[in-house]
Amino acid sequence: MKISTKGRYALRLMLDLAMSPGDEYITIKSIAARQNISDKYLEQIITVLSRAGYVKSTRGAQGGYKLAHPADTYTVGMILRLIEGNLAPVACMEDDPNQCPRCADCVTLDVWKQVGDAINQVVDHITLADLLKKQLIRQEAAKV
Amino acid sequence: MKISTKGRYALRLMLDLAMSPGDEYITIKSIAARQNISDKYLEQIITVLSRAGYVKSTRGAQGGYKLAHPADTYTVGMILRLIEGNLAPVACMEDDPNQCPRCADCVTLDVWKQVGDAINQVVDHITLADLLKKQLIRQEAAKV
DNA sequence: CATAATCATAGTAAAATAATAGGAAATAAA
DNA sequence: TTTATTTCCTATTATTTTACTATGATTATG
Repeated sequence: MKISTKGRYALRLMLDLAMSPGDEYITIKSIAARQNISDKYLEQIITVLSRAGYVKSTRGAQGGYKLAHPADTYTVGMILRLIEGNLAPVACMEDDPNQCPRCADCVTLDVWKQVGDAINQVVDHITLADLLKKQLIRQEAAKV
Repeated sequence: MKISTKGRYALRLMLDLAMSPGDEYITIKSIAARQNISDKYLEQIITVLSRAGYVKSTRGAQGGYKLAHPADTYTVGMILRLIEGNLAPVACMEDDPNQCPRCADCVTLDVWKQVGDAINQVVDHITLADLLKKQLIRQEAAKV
């Protein structure tokens, strides 16, 4: 019942991009250094974000990545679902809801549905902008 | 981000015991047959439940297991945490909260805390008795 | 004493996780 | 135009976790 490193890294990666003040492109390398994550691993993750149109990229020198849209248009749920797949706590809730023959009379499934709803409720109501704001406040506090 | 089969089986196992009308001991074999789960695998799971005092057992012929306490004293959360371990969605929330040097200024940790709280809120407010009741109602409905 | 059951421990195949590795293609600066 | 930088693309690999399976000892009943 754990979020994988990919999901966690993806969120930190997106927040790192959001933290960048200007409009310039940020390199994977610099993100990796700040976040202390393997750059090659981050590359895999950002490829998915890029293909989904969550980030823009340019290659070559001075190249890198930046957010494709304003930070308040990304929810944590969007990012996690893209990287982790469905956040449902059991497989029989995904895709075809009838894949398990017990589904109809499975009261434990109700539990998993409630858990899934609770998770989504949280992650779909936190945006990157929320995290950014909180991060900036915390940094200010740390300076004093 | 999935509950493992162990957690899911444990819940079905406990519900199966709760469903048993009398006070007699139920064999692993019969639970396994009803739930369509490997009996040797169930044995591993019930051992944990037994050591934790969640179920009582007797060996030998006519032996088996039964709930140690009334169904309304077990929450889904108790059972899942026993079998799955901590339901926190990231490891850095468990045990020593200071194991990650970023914890202090990690805003993504706040996300995981909220997710964890939401999960616990759900599973700690559903008891075995709730599931039992729902199951019985559903079975009645199916008969008609 | 035979049978039926839990108890205890070990082994194992498959999948998922968490990376690494190597190089091609594109872009900017020298 | 060359060189350095950086994304893009694909493959490989080590480790861990998951989900069982196997074997046999121990205990209780009839």
